[in-house]
Amino acid sequence: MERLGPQSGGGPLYRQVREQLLREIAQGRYPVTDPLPSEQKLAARFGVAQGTVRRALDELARENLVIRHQGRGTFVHAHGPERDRFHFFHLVAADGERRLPTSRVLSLTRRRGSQADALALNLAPQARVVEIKRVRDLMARRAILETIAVPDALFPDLGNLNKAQVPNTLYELYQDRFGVIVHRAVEKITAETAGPEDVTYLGLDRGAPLLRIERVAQTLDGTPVELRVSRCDTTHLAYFSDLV
Amino acid sequence: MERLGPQSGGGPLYRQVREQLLREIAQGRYPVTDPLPSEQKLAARFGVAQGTVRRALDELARENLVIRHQGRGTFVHAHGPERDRFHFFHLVAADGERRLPTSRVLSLTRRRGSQADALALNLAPQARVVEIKRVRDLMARRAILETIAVPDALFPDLGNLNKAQVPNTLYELYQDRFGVIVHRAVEKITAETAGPEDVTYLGLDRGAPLLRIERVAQTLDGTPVELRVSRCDTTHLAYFSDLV
DNA sequence: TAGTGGTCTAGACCACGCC
DNA sequence: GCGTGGTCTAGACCACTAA
Repeated sequence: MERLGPQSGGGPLYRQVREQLLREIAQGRYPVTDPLPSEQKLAARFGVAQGTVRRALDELARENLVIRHQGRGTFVHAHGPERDRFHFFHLVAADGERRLPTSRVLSLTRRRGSQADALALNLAPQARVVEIKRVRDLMARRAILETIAVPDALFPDLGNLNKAQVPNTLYELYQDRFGVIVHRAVEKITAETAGPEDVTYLGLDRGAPLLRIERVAQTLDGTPVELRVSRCDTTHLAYFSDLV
Repeated sequence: MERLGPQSGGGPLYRQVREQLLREIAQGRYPVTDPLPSEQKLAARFGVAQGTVRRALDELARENLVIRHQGRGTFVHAHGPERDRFHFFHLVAADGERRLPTSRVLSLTRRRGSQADALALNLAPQARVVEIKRVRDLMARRAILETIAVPDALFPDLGNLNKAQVPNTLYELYQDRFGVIVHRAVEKITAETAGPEDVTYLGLDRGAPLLRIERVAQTLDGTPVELRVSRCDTTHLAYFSDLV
């Protein structure tokens, strides 16, 4: 049995267990392919009752950090088309149906980060980033012009990829190829008018209104790992938000 | 002791208890001012263990339907400035700070519902609605032009109110005066260009881009009770969305 | 001081996945 | 058949609120 460290704080036991497991998950101690130790094992290790471990794991499951399968075990929650589609993609067709967009990469380059990049990604000035530009279609209509910047340091070799090698669901790539798991994203949405690029790639009229979505994605320890600016033609789309 | 009815479905006990309590809350059986029966009492009434009731109540608390206070009891979760501000108001200043807007009511009228009203509010064609128009300021700047439609049938006398009697936080009014508790809201956000009204009331240039937020608010049994269209100048604002 | 919810334990039995 | 998580019980003790 292992004591819960003083860094666990003096709160309830189930919270200390939760924090400890969180640290271990953030360290990448549990690959997404195989299960965490069972409740029994963890309970023995921490010297608490199984119900206390259960409560900690249930909280982590509610926060989408782990996923539990009866009969199989508890796993670190991985990205896949399903999760990306329903959790991180909030644009819906006018009829309310959710569909996954397709993507065409326009460019993939390595460059020095702009001031905005450095601010959002918490980088040193002039630090290198990899930039991906792409157009996304929804229901066979050009709908989104996207500019993505990620720190070069976190994603070695991403800048060397071929345009055709960039998959549609980027968070799967971050996870499977670089071990970076996006857990949370914060979006700020404003209205703008179409500029030259929007005219070219989205087929909008100059001055047409469009939705600007600025997203910063973070790992579960709060490190920002991606700045994504999406410019959307909302003639046939809407951004969807559910306030419960 | 009271049996859980067959309408409770055959699922886990804690879910049946949850559903039963949900029905009773939706019926308005528990005024927001005084507590639900204690866990002990509910356990005795349903013939289950206290832990089972606790689990049901914890779920309801997580869904913001009830709020629990150690030493006092469990209450139906009511609206107030705090909740409205942080839960249902998603516009933030450019600096990221959340501030509550002020409001000036332009008009309060009773009229026949439009087709859009009838669709969103699930009303018969031509059914009466009360319409409130107002301008909202954020940081002493005109920022939002809002048109609100609610079914006249659900809010008797609302149409007779004086403009000055309409409070800033409407959901508090709905709750305290009409017993309608807004539990959930669904928003669809698009970009548009400023029309004559926006020019007049928001001081925008004709053709300037603005954010259109269309919100349908529901009670906890899913009845839509309000259609609200907000047109926002996002020069100094952004709509904020947190994807966890 | 009595009553409420909050934490924690210990153990039973069930449902599911895999070998 | 075994090990996993899911449900349910029973009871102890603590922290907080109100009278």
